[in-house]
Amino acid sequence: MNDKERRSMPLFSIGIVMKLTELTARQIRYYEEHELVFPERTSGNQRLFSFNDVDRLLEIKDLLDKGLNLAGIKLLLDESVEEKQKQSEVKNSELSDRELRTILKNELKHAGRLGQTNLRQGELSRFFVNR
Amino acid sequence: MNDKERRSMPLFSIGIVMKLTELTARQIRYYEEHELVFPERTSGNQRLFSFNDVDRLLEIKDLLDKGLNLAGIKLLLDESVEEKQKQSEVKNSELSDRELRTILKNELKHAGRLGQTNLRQGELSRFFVNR
DNA sequence: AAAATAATGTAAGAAATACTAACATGAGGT
DNA sequence: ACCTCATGTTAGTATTTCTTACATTATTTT
Repeated sequence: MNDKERRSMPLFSIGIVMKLTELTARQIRYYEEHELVFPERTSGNQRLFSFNDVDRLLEIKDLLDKGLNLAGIKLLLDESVEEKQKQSEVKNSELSDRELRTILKNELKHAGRLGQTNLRQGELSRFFVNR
Repeated sequence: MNDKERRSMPLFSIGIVMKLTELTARQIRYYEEHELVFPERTSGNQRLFSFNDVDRLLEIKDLLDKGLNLAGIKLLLDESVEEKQKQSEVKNSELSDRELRTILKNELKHAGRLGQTNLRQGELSRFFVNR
């Protein structure tokens, strides 16, 4: 079992994720509905979240606090995943990029204050997963 | 939040612990009943296990495989906790020590083969918790 | 200003998971 | 043969989670 597998291992029920992220069940499910997180399911259809999922939720929370909307956050997170994957490979999927800028230009009119919570983005797996 | 707190943070439902340890719910509850692990509880009385708890369960499983009984395992684990705590401080609680030897002398007549499982003692938090 | 949209709250009913307590069983030791 | 230990199994209840639907509030859009 390597790092990547550890980070994506389904471990946490929604109740625990609520405490870890200080999000409500409604919020967490809504973000899944909009394809921002992809928790696994038990055989009985109960959600199981990984460290990665929890970190993503913390990122979402942070960006929401900064005034982004879910569409923008989705693009941002998808982009950063793509970047990590094809680490400066060829083209940065131009259409996505234009979309991104178009949307974020609008979103970032807001952006300012930030709420302080217990855990912040990336913190959970930084705490728990060896690198 | 430091290492110690991370390791003892209540995170896992019994269902996940079952998968992580390949123990049955009955076994896990039985070990708790006999004071070998001490999971926390939710407000609704559901068990919540920490990394430490899971590691302890993996140790218990290992020692059971080697033929020890629960009484012996309890003494062993309690001893090793004490040792870690008062790291070569003064006396090794002589009575406990005599008891330990008496009991283990008997137990260790067996001890041999070992079953291979996914995770082994200490492995879970070694995997997940920074040191 | 009225209407639409986004994000979240809330409630209902069903399904899954977990709890305790009790009795059953099989392997070893005495 | 009888005990004890560790575990299986079952029953009934409680807790948690699920989906769906409707409500609410703030912010755009028309």
